Amino acid sequence: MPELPEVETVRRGLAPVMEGAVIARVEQRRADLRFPFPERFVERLEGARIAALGRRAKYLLADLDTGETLVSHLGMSGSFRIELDGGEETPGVFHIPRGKALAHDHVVFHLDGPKGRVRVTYNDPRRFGYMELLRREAMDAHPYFAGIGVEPTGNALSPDYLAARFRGKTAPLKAALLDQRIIAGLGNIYVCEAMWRSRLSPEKPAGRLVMQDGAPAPALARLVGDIRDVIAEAIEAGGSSLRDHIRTDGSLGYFQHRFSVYDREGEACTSPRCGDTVRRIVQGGRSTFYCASCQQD
DNA sequence: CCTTGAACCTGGGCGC
DNA sequence: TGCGCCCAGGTTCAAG
Repeated sequence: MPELPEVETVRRGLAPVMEGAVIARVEQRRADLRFPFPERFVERLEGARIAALGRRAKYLLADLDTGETLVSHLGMSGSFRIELDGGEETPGVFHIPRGKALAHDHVVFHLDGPKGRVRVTYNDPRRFGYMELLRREAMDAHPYFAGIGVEPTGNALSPDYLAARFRGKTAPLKAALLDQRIIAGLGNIYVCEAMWRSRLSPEKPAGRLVMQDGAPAPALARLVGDIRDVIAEAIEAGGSSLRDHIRTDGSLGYFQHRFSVYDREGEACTSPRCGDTVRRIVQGGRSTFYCASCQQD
């Protein structure tokens, strides 16, 4: 389910119950997700206090007072849900009374925190997600984070930055935008949406958005603005919910109602007076949705 | 370095 | 109802 806006939505949902909480008990229901769990996973977590819940790209980061950080990636189908064990109803936290175990619940964190006793359950049907425990000072050097690109929400994403990274690239723009080594956090949905907003062809070689002297073509300034906007709007909307519920309280994000092209094959392009139809092509084994009339740059 | 394609895994939807 | 196929928000690895 998750690109950056969905992961950020999860982070915001979990933070009120996780920050400041002590991990009283962990139920690890299988030996692996996409990868094996780290050695002594349960032992290293139990008794630890969660200082802060952060995010880098599509990774959730729970900083522990043990000096380690619990890193989790939701893959394609991972989700967290919160269940309160009695205690008071908390504004902003959905109360799921008697949580019964669901298929594909793989890890249950029993927390003792500011909102009372809470269970945070990780569910992941496809098991493309993974968890890791890293010492904070070693995180940047870990393969998950070394060489990862800039956040699409920050100032580091600029036309000049993209020009430097795109220069000489023959790969299609779509592939370059999905490349986590360049921008970390974009996925298939928001890449399609950003390219449509910028009126850029997904098949255009990325290097052709760079001038001879290495300066960014004007389209890159547009693209940077549109990436920022679409990500910010999606976060604001609580992310997109396609096939699954993604929010920790069981409610749905609603950005999917604002898709211009993603998953809209055959529907009318929403650009005023366009009249064309959204098409789907396959690039690098993944669907690209776009409007061939609007996206010719 | 680059690119493509397959692999990982389960489930939902659709056509027959 | 059932079966087979295609598709899915991601990443990694092998091969050309």
